[in-house]
Amino acid sequence: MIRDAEVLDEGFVPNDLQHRDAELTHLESTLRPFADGAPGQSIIITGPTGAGKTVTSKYVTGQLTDAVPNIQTVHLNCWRSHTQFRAFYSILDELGLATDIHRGSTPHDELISRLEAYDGDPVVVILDEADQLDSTDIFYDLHSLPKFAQLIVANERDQLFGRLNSRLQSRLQSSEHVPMSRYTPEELVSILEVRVRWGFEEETVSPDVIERIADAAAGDARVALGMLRRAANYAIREGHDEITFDVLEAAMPDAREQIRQRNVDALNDHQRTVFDIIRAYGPLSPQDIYEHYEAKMSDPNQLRTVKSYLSKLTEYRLIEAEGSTRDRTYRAVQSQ
DNA sequence: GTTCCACAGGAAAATATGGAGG
DNA sequence: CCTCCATATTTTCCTGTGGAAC
Repeated sequence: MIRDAEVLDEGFVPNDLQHRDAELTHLESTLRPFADGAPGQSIIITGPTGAGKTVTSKYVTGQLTDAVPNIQTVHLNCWRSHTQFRAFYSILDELGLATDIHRGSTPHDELISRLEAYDGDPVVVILDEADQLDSTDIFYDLHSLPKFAQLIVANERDQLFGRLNSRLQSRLQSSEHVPMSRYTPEELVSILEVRVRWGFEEETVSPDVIERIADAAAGDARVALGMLRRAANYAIREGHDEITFDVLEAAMPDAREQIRQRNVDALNDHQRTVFDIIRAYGPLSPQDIYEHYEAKMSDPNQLRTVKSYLSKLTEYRLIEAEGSTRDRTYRAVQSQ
């Protein structure tokens, strides 16, 4: 059933990265001068888990290396190398400068001065899961070294900045910030489709299974791919030769309801009111929805805003639209 | 057909929000 | 406390579309 398990692996970087065009362009244009010899800068990439931060970082450095061969990339998983020593050591190690360094017998300063003395090709350092670092000094050191550019990958910018001392804050304040948001279910569907096409034999994963996984993953590509992997393993173990709805159901019970609840919890008062109205009064036109909403709220927003809510609710599959233009109505997606 | 109208959704301006620094 | 700044949300203005009424 599985043709190429690699494409389902965490850390797999596809040839064609989907849905991150704007972020890629931003990163490329920021790193381009560095590749051409300008001093390195710091770039901060933030976003929730599974939003594609790591894969985008790897992709952009891959592209850069293709275009400018004499540039190096070091990918550092800060969760694994969370102490300052290990982080510096890993970087030196990747650069082949750590052969005679031994833990315990080599002082910190020696590591730093080696980095300072480094005069080879420019290096892009990806500090993945940077919020895991015990010490933020590494940001400071890399920021001040012209031969190094750093991609600081973290969950939240504010949380990251909260840990920095003020001097470092003001230095990094001006660096480029690339925020990423979670994928929409549609985006996840197309990501999964490509992986399925490469990873599985034909006709082993049906479209509605993909849709269901995308739905349940709540914008987290890592979770989505994990579910697909889990369902595949389950199918193999149980002797099925394709992943059907039932197989998926058995491999991940009640995932959908949890995610649904999480989505509902994330709504603000206005959005929830709109959702409640649709749930209570069944299929309604936008105009009718707005009239209910206007009557119910003491500080109603404009129709255009409510229409944005409708898009958002649809995006997260809490409601569905039927009809294209004048005949369009919305109704709640029943939660089975 | 043709016209009309409610719709979707983009772009940009306006406004609210939240944190940093004075 | 206020001001500045970045970001997020909302409003305003708008274009294009297709079903409905004529």
